[in-house]
Amino acid sequence: MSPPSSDVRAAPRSAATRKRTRIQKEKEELILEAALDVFARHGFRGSTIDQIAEQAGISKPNLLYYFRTKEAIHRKLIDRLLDTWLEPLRIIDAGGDPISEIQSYIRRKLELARDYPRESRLFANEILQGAPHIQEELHDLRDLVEEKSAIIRDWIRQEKMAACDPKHLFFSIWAITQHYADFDAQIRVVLGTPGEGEGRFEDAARFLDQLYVNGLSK
Amino acid sequence: MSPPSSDVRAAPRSAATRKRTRIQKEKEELILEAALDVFARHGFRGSTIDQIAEQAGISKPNLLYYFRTKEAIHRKLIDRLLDTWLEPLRIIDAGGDPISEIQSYIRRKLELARDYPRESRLFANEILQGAPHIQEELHDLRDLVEEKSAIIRDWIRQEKMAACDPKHLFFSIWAITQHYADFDAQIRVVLGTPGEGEGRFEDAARFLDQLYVNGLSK
DNA sequence: ACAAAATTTTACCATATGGTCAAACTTTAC
DNA sequence: GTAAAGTTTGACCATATGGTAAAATTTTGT
Repeated sequence: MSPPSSDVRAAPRSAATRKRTRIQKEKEELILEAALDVFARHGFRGSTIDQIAEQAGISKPNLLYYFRTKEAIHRKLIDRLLDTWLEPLRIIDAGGDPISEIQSYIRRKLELARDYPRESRLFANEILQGAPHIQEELHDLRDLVEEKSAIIRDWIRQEKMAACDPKHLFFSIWAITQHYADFDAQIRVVLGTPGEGEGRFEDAARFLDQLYVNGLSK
Repeated sequence: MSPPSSDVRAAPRSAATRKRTRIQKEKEELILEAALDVFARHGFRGSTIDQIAEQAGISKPNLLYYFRTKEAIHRKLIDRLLDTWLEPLRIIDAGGDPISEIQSYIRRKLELARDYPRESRLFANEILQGAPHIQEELHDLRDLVEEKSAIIRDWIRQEKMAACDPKHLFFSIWAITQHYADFDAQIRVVLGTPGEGEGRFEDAARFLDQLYVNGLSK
C-alpha cells in the first residue's frame, strides 16, 4: 500500500498502492494507543520500542513494519494531540459574554485534563524537553493565541471585563488545568484520596470558577 | 573517606574516615551542578552519565568515583531541591494578613521559577513520571499542606478572605508559577520575545496579583 | 484455487549505555 | 622526603536498544 505519509511505511517492498488495508488501520491504531500509554508514562527517551510493542501485543519488527522509527510514532501522536488540544481555544467566541466564555474555556480544558491525561502528559513531556519536535506547531499556537488575545483586549476595551494581560490569562488557564493531569502523582498524595478521586475535578472546577469570575469581572 | 551516605562513595578501598576532603567537596558540587543541567534538559532516562561527566569536565569513571550510580546523583539533587522548594510554603504565617500572605507566597514561588528553572524542571520531570523516587518526601509535603490549609480555613472562618478550597488554591499557585519555568519553551514562542524576555515575570506577577487579590478578597 | 500483495516472524547487527577493575598518578600528613 | 590515603585514567564488560534482512505465513482479489 505504501501510504502517503513519509513516516509510515507498510509493505515496503510493494509498489505504490493508494489505500490502507483493514489490518493496517487496526494495527496502527493499536500501536498508537499502546505508544500513548508508554510515552505518557516514561517520556520519549524513557520509552523503548520493545515496551510499546509488548503493550500492543505485537513483535518489535512487526511494529516497525507500520512505523519506520520511534520518532514516527511520537510525531503522529503529537500531531493528533494538538488538534484536540487547541479545540477549546478555537471555540472562544468574540460574540459571547466574556466571563462565561472564559468559564467555558476553563471547563473544557479541565475536561480534557480529566479525560485525556495521557495526552496532557505527552505534551508536557515534549515541552519540558524544549519542544524539539513541535516548533512549527507551536507557531500555529502562537497565531491562535494572538487572535484570541485580540478578542480579550476588545472585551476589555468595551469594559466587559477587568483589564489584564490576555496571554498571561491563557498561560494561567493552561497551567492550572493541565496541572491536574500532569502532576497527578503529587495531587493524589496531597489530597490523600486513594484510588478514585473523581471529586477532584468537580472541586477544581468550583475553585477556578470562583477565582476567575471574581478575578476578571469588571 | 567513605562518607556516611550510602549513595556517595569515595575512596572505596580506604578504611572509614570521617571527613570529606577539599577535592571531594569541589568535585561533588561540580558533578551536581552539571547533572542538574543535564537532567533538567533531558529528564532522568534521557540523560547519560557520559553527558553529565562531559558537562562537568571529568571522565565517567571519575564521576562514578564520587557517585556510585546515576540514581545517586539524581537522588541528591531531588533532596536538595525539595528543601528550597517548600520554603515559601513554610513561611506562610497565620498571623499575617491573608491576602498579602498569599500574594507574597505567589511572588516567592514566581521568583523560584525565575531563578531556579532547572530545579523546577527536574521536579516536574519526576512528578510526570509518577514521582517514583520521592514518595516519602511527598508525604512530608502533604503534611505541610495540611497544616497550611488549616490556616487558610481559619482565615476563611474569620471572614478575612473569600471561602475557597485551600488545597486547590495551592495547586493553582504551584501550577501557574512553575508553568513559567516548565513550559518555558511554549511561553517563549507564544510571547514571541526572543532571547531575554525578563519582563515576562513582571507581567506574570502583575496578572497574578490581580487575579488572586480580586479572586480571594472577601 | 491460486497468484500477488501484505503481514509476521526469526535471526541478526551496531551502537549506546551503566557500570567495573586495576593500575597510575596526586595529595596529604608526618 | 616518604608513605599512606585519595584521585584519576584507560581498558573493559554485559546488557539494552533502535533498527534491518530475508524467509515464512497469511490475506486478498480474481
